Amino acid sequence: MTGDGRLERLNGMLRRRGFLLPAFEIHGGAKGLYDFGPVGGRMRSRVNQRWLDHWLQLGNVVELSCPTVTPYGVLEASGHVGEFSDFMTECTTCGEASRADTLLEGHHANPDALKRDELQALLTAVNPTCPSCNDRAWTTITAQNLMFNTTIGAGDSGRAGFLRPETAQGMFTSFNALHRHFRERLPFGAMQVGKGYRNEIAPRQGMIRLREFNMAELEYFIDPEAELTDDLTPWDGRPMHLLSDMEEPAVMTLFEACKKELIRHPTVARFMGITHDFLVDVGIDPARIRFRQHEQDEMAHYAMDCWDAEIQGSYGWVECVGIAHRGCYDLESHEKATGKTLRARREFDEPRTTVIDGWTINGSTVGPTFKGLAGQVKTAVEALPKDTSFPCKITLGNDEVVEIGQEHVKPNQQTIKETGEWYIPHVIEPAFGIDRIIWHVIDHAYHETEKNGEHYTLMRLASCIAPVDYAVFPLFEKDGMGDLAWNLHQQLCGKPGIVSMYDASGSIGRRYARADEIGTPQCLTVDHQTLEDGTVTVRNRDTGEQVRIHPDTLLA
RNA sequence: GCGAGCGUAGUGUAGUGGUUAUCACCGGGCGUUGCCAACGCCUGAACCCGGGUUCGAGUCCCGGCGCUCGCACCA
Repeated sequence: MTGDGRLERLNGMLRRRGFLLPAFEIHGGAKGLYDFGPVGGRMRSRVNQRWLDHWLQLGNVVELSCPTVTPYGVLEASGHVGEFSDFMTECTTCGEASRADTLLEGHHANPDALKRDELQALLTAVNPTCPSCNDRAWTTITAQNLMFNTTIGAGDSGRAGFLRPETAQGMFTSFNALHRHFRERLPFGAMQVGKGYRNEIAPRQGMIRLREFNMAELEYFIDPEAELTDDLTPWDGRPMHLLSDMEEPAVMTLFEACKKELIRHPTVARFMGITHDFLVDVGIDPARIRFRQHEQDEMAHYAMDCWDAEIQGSYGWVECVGIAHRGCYDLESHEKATGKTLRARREFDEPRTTVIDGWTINGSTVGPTFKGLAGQVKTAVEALPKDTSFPCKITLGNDEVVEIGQEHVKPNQQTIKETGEWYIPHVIEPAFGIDRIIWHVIDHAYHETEKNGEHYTLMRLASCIAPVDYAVFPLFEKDGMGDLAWNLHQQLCGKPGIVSMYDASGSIGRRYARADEIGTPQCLTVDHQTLEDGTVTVRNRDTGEQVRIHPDTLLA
């Protein structure tokens, strides 16, 4: 943290110049909600686009856009309803609210995992003392959900739902469409930039903890048994700062980290490299990036391994990207909840033949004899060795013992040929907090210097994400310079992807200063010479150097 | 959610119950100026919201909202 007021001055500038502003401020504001203003809005969309372009380079990923309004069942299946709720109870004597599971620690191995009814029953049975006033008078527990509740549809026909806490689930539920799109060939990925919502109990620290935030996620589906071909050589020359859960902080290449099994999957390592490239590309200082591995107990409910990219800024080290190996958790969960198949097929090198030579049931006798148990009898009989002699007693799956006679069984001999198998793909997920990244881009780009003995601030933003590409100034708005400058400005704005800003107010120095403050890489000034030969001066933000060019070279 | 502190123009601020709320930067207009926050004149803009105490509240009290910090929480 900087104690010299830099953060305050930076925040003031961001508000003044229209990067970031508290949302709905004239109504008193709303915690954890921010506007990207007239300058920040453009920057946000450029970072989003840059992110998409960056991952599209993989060549086997597509972009999706799924709804933010999500039915209850989807997030119940994904585990969010369970994991994202805290059950609260209030002491009727002193009014102190407590988490029910916290009160019951020591009375159950893992109270956090209990369902609402179970937790209520345990609370009633134990009736713990209030940590605040030592009384024992608790209200009925209520679910305090970190997801925003909503109702899809009106009145009694309305269906419970939530605003999504991550973009991922829509991509999992679309798996079959993706699988078809990619001609049923893995690996492939789906990605999405969009809003996510978490009803944080206490949003803090500006852009770091938001209730509505911009996220960008890629779900990359892989065959867990396929040979791994991830190439880590592009990062051989760039050792990364790694904090693993095993060892002391280390600086080593991704290749080395994989070899030492600090990083447990090479695709995770490759995505760490790609993530690093992205962060540097949009202007994060590489010296202030590190990767930290999650401890086993802090891992999300779905993850097998997880590395956060952390960026150092005014709030210390902040996790801005999570790269998680989610295993088959998500697809399997949605399969279980829906009964639908979310699988890919893996062909065997050689067809596999299985020879079955044993017993099966004679349906016409087992059915009438065992009635409802017939299914379990079938399973048990088919597990019997071929040399079994009947009658014999067998134990069913429910521990019941039944006697099977010769009349209940018949020989089962068949050869089954399988050319492949269906499996649940595994998922590697890089998940980016775009707001946090934008915050750190700004934080790292913001420079306070002195110019002619006065304070001077400028943003050294990467030109690929700068909110304004060119600022166009007439030296004076007279002798036709104003018209020429305005024309140039309009022509520049006509170029796809280019934003120009026209500014004719104040002295030329003041206009340069304004452009520098929002990180405009180049300023074009129309002056008297422009009237003669059409050239303009181009002034570089970081060096202040000026060269004369003909604007056609920019408009080509 | 608990506790403490805070909330005045776009930004940063002054203001300890009493005229028309201070100052600077800032924004806009005009003039001047031949390229780095120049100058002159003019001008714009605020007491977070609601209630109370008081003859009178930016100032004191209560509640709400927001901000900061600590605790708690946190993929």
